[in-house]
Amino acid sequence: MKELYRLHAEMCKVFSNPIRLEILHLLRYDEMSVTELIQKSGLSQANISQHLAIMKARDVVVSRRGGKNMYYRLASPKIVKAFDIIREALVEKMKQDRTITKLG
Amino acid sequence: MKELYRLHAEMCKVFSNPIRLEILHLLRYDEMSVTELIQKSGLSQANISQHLAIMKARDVVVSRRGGKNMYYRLASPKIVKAFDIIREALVEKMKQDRTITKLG
DNA sequence: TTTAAATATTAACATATTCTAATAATCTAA
DNA sequence: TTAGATTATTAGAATATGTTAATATTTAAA
Repeated sequence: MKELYRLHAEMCKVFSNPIRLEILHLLRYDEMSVTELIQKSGLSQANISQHLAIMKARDVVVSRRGGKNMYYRLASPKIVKAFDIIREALVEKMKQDRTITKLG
Repeated sequence: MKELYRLHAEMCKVFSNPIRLEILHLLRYDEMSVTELIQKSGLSQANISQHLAIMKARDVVVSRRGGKNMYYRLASPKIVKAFDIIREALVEKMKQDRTITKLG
């Protein structure tokens, strides 16, 4: 079904931005407030907030209020798994690239 | 390192298009010629060729010539793994959505 | 050494993404 | 109930992406 590919692609789009990947990595082990995310990433408030909204709309993260702050966390452990596997493929590819460079 | 997130995102961009996902799925078990890919997907030659070029540039697929045809295949088994895990996360999410719909 | 099949490339347009700056909304505590 | 802190939203410009149509390239076989 082509519809499934569309949804799959939509999901992958979430992971196709470096800022969103950085946020996901920061949320890897535990939830974090928006303020903390801003501090740890050094990015603008609006920017972080927009990316969180995108990820929330795609159900990649969920949020809860805690006092003045909003806390975000990953919606599923599968997210971490996917993150890691693609990172592995990337590292594998970089190793190959280096080997080719040495040979060439 | 922010650079790694950029590369990681670049890699994910490859998976963020339904046509490319369809192609990757067709190549899942074995290599395939461009002609076959065109036939099985029903998409235009130029379109398929462009998407293959994108995936080749990112080292997600590799190609070889065989007679008149170019045969494409996945560069690494990790690709299939990543594909599957994200698909699983998607299915998981859809199940949740249905449960929520039933409840609400 | 032409011809036809197979594939790649290019240009041009439409659409989608992303960022910044400004403003709005929401909550807590005084 | 108002002030300040926290987060969300919007608009607009810049950039990236995807599609179609046309053309170019490459190869095998006649």
